[in-house]
Amino acid sequence: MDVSVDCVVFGFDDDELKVLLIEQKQPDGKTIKPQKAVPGDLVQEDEGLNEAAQRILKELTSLQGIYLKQFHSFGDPNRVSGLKDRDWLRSFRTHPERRVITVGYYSLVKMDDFNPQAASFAKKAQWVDVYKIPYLAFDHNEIVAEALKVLRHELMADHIGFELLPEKFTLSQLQKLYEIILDKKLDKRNFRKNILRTNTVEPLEEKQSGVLHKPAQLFSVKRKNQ
Amino acid sequence: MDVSVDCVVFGFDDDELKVLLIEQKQPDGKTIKPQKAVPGDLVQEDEGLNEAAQRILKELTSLQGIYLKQFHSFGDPNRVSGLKDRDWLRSFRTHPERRVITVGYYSLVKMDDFNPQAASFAKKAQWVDVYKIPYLAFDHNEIVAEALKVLRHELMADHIGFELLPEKFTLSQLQKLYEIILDKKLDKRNFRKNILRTNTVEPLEEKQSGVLHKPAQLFSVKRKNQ
DNA sequence: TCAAAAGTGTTCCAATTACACCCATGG
DNA sequence: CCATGGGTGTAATTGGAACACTTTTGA
Repeated sequence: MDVSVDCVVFGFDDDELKVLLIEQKQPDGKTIKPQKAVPGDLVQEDEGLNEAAQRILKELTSLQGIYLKQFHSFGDPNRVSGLKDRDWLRSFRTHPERRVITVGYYSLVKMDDFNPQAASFAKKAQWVDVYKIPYLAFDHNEIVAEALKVLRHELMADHIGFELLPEKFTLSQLQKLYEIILDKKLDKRNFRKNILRTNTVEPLEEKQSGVLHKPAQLFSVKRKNQ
Repeated sequence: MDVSVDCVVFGFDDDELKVLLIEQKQPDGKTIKPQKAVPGDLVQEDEGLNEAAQRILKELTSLQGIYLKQFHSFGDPNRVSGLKDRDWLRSFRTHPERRVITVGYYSLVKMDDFNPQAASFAKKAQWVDVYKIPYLAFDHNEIVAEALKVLRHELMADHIGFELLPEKFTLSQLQKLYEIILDKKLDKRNFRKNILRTNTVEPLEEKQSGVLHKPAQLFSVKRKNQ
């Protein structure tokens, strides 16, 4: 039995919530219609799960050192039994027929920190709108759906999510981020009250400029010991 | 690499919150000082994780059909590297040196529904007070601690826990259950308000008898379609 | 002067906390 | 009649939800 890690990387670009998908590399000579998938790979013999998640994400996307959290494990015996899935695995895995149990991780990044790069076994990585995800390889649709559920829950409970914004941001940008992730409108005044009460952001002595309306106060994430 | 499932079974007996532990069976002829552990075993080639958890729990404890939920996976490469742990594994596993990644499940049962029975590879199963857990095999102390954290969270969020009581119970019994699991005192009036508001229990036309004080109203769990 | 988003308070309701006395029974 | 746990209500506080107008800037 093999164990893999799959990383559901959510990205934000001021307008949309996206997921980072890779396109499965075509084996030389053969023509398998490529499928999209979440970046993931087998855990190596000597590494922990978190470690593996970091390594795999780095290998496939060059992202490192980011918030990356285990959320669920998927072990249906038939999760990798689609015909295409098996063909693709046969094209480069040492033991393509082995059952694989996968541990799901998710993560949040801001997209402009990061230029997806092709990795050894994927033709390319790409951002896909989270509300327009195509049919993915294996059980990755289910994995992404579960990750999104957990992300929303953690966003509300722990107010993670600042990572997704530039260093200086306006509260409207932050609100938009929440709205996009939660997929619903929020009340401006209540949102501001809530965020300011958490004491996790602080106003800078700086405002927007060059905008066609009243310039907004800029904020930054408050450092821990301050 | 192998995958196992470990089941943290919490039991309640009117007074204490306990965890079901097994004592590792001694191999014939050899004398290894037995250690306690949470019931767990390898996932078989053709079964899903939930299925495996149910099977293993049943094999080791004869419990079946209970609330059993995945909560976290543990994959530290050294989680099974204690000397005793390796000795013990060598005594009966086919591939004792293989790395094992385990998926943790937890469960809630009422203790008097259930008489722990010895199983093929364990000398005996026993209930141990959750606040007096000895040093366990592998990383099982960590697994139990994590399970307890999740249990408390779910208890508050979803008001699970009725399973732990007899069919007819008083609100004081239920409150005691919460207090023991959460390890803190609760206010009687507020507790009753909260529970009754959830609409998950209903009063019976019956009271306690034979007690040396005012007899309490008995309640039962409300059936879904009612 | 207009368009566009920024910024700001109050009211209402629901939920949570703290708190103390009388009641019914068996011995 | 006493000891034991059962059972009950209210006031204060807190957090969340709804809601509309004025301000500042660049074009």
